[in-house]
Amino acid sequence: MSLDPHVLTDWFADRARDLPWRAPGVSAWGVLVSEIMLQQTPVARVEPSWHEWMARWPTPSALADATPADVLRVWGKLGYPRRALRLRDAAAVIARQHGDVVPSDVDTLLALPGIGAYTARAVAAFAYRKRCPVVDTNVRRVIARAVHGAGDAGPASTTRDLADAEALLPDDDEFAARMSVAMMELGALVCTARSPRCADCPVLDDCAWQRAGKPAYDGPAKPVQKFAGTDRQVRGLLLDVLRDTSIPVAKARLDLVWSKAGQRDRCLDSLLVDGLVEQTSDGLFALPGEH
DNA sequence: AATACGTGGTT
DNA sequence: TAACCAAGTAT
Repeated sequence: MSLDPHVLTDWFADRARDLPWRAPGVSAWGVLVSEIMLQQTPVARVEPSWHEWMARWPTPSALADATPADVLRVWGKLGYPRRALRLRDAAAVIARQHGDVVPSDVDTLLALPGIGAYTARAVAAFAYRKRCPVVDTNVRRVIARAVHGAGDAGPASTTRDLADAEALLPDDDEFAARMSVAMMELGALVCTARSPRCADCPVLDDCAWQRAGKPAYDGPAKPVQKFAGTDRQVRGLLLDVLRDTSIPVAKARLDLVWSKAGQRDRCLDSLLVDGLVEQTSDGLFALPGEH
């Protein structure tokens, strides 16, 4: 038998972090904002931004009315700024087509920009207390170890991963929703990637990985994420200049951030294509929507 | 199915 | 210090 929902949810009740988007009374919009911000960005960096964001844009329609420039400035250095634009686009759809209410239906959520398999189900489960499998990197790792006895999760496969998680959920909606957060929290706090704290694990006795003698991960090597010298770094440097000024800047100013002209120009072009940068009528550059 | 997409903390 | 890691999504 593996992963008793009661054991997990009891552990969660006892040990879970006190995160602001989990507080009682937080709106589905608040949950959605947190989920988007948490995509590839650590909790510690999200917390302050989430508070600022919710104070400024407490509803989808409020965000939809903001300029992309303001949205990108408040997003700041959370990373992957296209998320901020997509969240604003999603907010516009929610405001206009869903009566300013974040949808609770997974397929409706999936149709919104920036919302994929994980986020749609996270909103359904955490905001609307539904029984639906929520699979993020933490859950994948917990299941790989506790259920499959592997050292770590292999490459993601949405269909298989969802089925694995679904099989573990209890029937009751609220109970299943609590089990879903509990698995995520276990992966975040105990069953961590580098040095799992197995001594503190509530399901140690049910863990297939433990039983198998904690074999090392033997799947395909995970691709290494380079950053230094990549277009991602250059785009970040470019955007950093524009976030910092309310006045459009000349290209000569942007040219200062990176010495390789070809790469610099390619990155600026891609930012324009992505709608993260706008060129004014007089040929200057700025964040979109305020000139 | 691979790859691009930011940023910063930890080991 | 370089590599790894962090509540993924879109193409």
